[in-house]
Amino acid sequence: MTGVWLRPQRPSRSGPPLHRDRIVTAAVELLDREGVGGLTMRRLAEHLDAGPTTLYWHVATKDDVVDLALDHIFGEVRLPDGSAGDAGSDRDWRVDVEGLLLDWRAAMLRHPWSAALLGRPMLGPNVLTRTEFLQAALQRSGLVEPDLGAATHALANYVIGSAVTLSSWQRLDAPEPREAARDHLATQRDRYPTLVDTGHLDDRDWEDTFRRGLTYLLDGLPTRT
Amino acid sequence: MTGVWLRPQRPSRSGPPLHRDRIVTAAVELLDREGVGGLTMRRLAEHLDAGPTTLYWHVATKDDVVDLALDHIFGEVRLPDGSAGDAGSDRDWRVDVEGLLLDWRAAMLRHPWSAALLGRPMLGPNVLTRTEFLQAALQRSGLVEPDLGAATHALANYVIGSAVTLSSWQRLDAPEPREAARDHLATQRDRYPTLVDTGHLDDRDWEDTFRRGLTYLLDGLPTRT
DNA sequence: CGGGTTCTAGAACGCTGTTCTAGAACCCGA
DNA sequence: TCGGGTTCTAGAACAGCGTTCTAGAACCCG
Repeated sequence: MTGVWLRPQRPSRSGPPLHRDRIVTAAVELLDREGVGGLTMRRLAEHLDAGPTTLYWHVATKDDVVDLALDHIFGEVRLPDGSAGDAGSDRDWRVDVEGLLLDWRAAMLRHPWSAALLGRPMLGPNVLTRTEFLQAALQRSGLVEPDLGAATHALANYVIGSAVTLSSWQRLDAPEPREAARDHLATQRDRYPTLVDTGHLDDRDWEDTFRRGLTYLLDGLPTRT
Repeated sequence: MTGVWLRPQRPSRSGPPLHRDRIVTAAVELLDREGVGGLTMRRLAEHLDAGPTTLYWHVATKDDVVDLALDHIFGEVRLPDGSAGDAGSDRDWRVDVEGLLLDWRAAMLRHPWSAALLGRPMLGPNVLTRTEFLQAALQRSGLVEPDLGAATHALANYVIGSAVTLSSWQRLDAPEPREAARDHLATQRDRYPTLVDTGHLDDRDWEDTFRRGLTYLLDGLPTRT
């Protein structure tokens, strides 16, 4: 019930023409091309030259497909090289953390639908591997519980929140509605003086904004270095 | 196109039995009681003793209802008292920020569906008012652009990410699947040593965790105080 | 070659958001 | 008091959705 991850993969014989990997790849393609609304069991099947019902042999429900697709794209997040395992390593933890999180954010923005589908527990292997890496790096910084766990969650949540906010804003795909929103805000300068004066809805360097926030967070961690 | 906020409210004559406010209230009730899947135009109409199609006179699309419902619950977020407007005030900006964000998080957790529906631009008046308050408080701390905007976004995104993560995890409403997930993780101690050892999926004091993260972030801000 | 598992697929169910169309209810000026 | 135009309600219908049921192909192995 908790997701695909706890259920066993269907045992296959040799090379069934339709297996999970193909399904996931096709699902991601569909999502990338047409957005959340474009992912339909029927269209996904069609895209795989199969009948719609066939999918249900390999997958229990549409949510499974979504879970798999989500975890799939997190596989794109590069783990800064060097084995994450050796906790005694003297690699710069901060460089590792920043690299991981910047890449995490980039992956989500490359697949903007991911932000909209995030409201489900992420327990896939790719996500867990990245989280493990993150927490291991933070441990190297000297953090201990309960700050270690809190820092892990804080950083992960910061990335997730940033991606959700930004890609929902960008999903207004045409610049036109963005401008409309901006104009509308500018109208109400008496109500939102600070927001209007600092151009809260204006385009800005989002990557720089993200980096700054990340810096604040890392600077504030009670590390031992 | 960008949402309800830019379109004018339907001009009404005196007291039409079905107006936006009633619709929004009913929608929130429905969402609270039955979750995201429980909100249906038909059920919403039924709940209002109206025909399903009647709704479409007051609202252009279901997304409108969602946008309105979302902004509605953010109206529950208390603005720490004292007018936010006077930038010269010597109120403790940090107390204000912490109060606002804790309440923001609480409102989202009170309505867990909000996290799942967040993947849309939030431009409603309640959200904007809270954001304005947040940024005004940060301005009092001495922050200036570009750090001011970056801090605003960082804090808002942190809250959003935290709420999304936590309520998606809690949405596995029975403890049973949570335990299953934990057990499954414990199995793979070789793969995720740090996560397993720190009990990454175990229950923890989430409010405390959130507060810590908030502290790190605030501590790291390049304020002038 | 035969039998059981693995895999595919068509038809159908109940549900969804939304539109079309028609008509009721109401306000206001004559 | 009436008439007409606006405001509001609603039934029927459309295309599409996720999913299940059922039947039958395709394949592996003894």
